Amino acid sequence: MTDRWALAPAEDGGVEIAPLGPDGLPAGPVRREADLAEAVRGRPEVARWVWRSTAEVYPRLLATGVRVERCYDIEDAETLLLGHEGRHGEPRSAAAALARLRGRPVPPDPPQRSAEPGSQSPLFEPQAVHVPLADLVEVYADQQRRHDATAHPERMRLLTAAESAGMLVAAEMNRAGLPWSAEAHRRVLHDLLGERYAGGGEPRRLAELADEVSAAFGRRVRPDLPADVIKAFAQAGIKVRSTRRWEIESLDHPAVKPLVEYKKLYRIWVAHGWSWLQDWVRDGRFRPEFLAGGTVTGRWVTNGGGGLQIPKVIRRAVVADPGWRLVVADADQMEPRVLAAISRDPGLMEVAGRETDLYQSVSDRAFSGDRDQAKIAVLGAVYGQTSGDGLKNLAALRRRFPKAVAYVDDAARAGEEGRLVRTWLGRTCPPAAGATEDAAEEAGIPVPVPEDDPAEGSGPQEWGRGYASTNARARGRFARNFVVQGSAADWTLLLLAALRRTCAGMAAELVFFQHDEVIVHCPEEEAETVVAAIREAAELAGRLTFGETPVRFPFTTAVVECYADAK
DNA sequence: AGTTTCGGCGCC
DNA sequence: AAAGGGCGCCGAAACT
Repeated sequence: MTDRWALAPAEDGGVEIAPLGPDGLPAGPVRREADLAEAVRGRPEVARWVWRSTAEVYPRLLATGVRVERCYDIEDAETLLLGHEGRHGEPRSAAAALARLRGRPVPPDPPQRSAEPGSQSPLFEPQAVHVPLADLVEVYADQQRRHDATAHPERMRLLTAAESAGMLVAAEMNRAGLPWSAEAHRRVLHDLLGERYAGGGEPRRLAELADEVSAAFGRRVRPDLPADVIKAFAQAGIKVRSTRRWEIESLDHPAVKPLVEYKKLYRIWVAHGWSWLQDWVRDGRFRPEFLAGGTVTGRWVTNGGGGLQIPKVIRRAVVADPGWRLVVADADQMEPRVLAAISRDPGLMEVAGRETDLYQSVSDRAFSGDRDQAKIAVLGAVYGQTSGDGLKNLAALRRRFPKAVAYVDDAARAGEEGRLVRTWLGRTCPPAAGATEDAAEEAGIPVPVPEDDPAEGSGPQEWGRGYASTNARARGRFARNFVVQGSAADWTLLLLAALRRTCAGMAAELVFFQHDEVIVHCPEEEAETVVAAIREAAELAGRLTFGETPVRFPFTTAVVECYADAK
């Protein structure tokens, strides 16, 4: 942290740079240099580069083989700080932040550009407003002061630093791409779907299933049209509201089996079929455009190609280069472990202090060894289930782990009432639009909650007052989940940052990240080092994020040549 | 004709 | 009878 420099690409292709002092303001004159990459390459002693946007700068550095250890993304920090300040809707660009600082009219943010298949310049933002370096550092210095004004300044600094690190990881993963065997992919498609027919219509297997569905109904039915299917069932004397699988599956009708099979395969065909392969795989790599912090909870998203929704069967196509391996690592029961860490519930921390199956331990304590019940109860608590077995079991969970359940209940209540809710590090959940109006309306127009159920009598009132609108309760569920899912995202950022540092000295590359799962592509001889690095990174991230707690964050790891073999 | 929303389902 | 949070993507349907 001792040696920070600010950097701003100039509009003519050059770059402005300046060393920064402890206050975040320039410690020397702003210099102009002709070449962005050379300016960075020539200063390996710089510990952190401060810039407007990682997505603007870092792909250009990577393109010339230059990596940096750390950065600080001003616009990302602006987003997080505005959120913490309860100002979610305000423009987050550096230009807007500067305008606020100077008391000038605040420009709206430029529109987001969406990805195109095969794009070679991911996340390039040509429409961004240029801010000269001298102005940019003013915004930065102001942000440093705003960190101090947050509820937990140290955590907030960790959050902005961690998310900036995540943006470096994302840019590097975008460049590396996920190793993808088009041949293996085509093999899977052919096995599942059969031959393709000329003209781009349905492949053989789908056509056959469509015929079976039609035969079962006694007339031509297109199984990909919900309205047609609903009508066909109605004519057969069966009323269905939708054609969702869970609703169709239990029906007693000969069309059900081929219909369900059709929907499964149709999904593969349209979302990950031959045209997807054509659009998204180039030179043996699939490049989903990873976007760190793309959601309000801090989870990442990908832009293009459905990178975080690769169906299990299609993972057969993710194949390491010859002589290389994929280290596939999956965090075990991440969300309940995170809940233990943020709630500091003694019982849950003790359970989460073991590396063994957490749901089994919970069930031994509270559910007479019934693991499935325990899992449903825990997930119900985290997701805000309002009925069914999950709610019934919530009572048992609350008796054994009162602080943990109270933590998410409190978050839910805060969400209902339109108050701010934060992750452990300080990412803040935006109050939903209309929250204030709803709160006022609820005060005047009571809406009874559904009938009593067993969970209500056994602990504190889950929904606070006995009145809440549907909207308010939805906000409650959102907020309840936010504190867990978001704090988990906090932790994974620290994990990725630590793992990235280890990989920096090796040939190994991070190539995929999906919420609680990471894939490293590395030479076979590095694989065991990577496995150890993941375990160490997980524990380090746990300590850095949540402080000293007994909670452990074990991973299931597999060293494989093919992703599909990891589970 | 082009854009937005819906229904459904993939992943966590 | 409905029923748990977060996403993205596709084609069809609904709209301007």
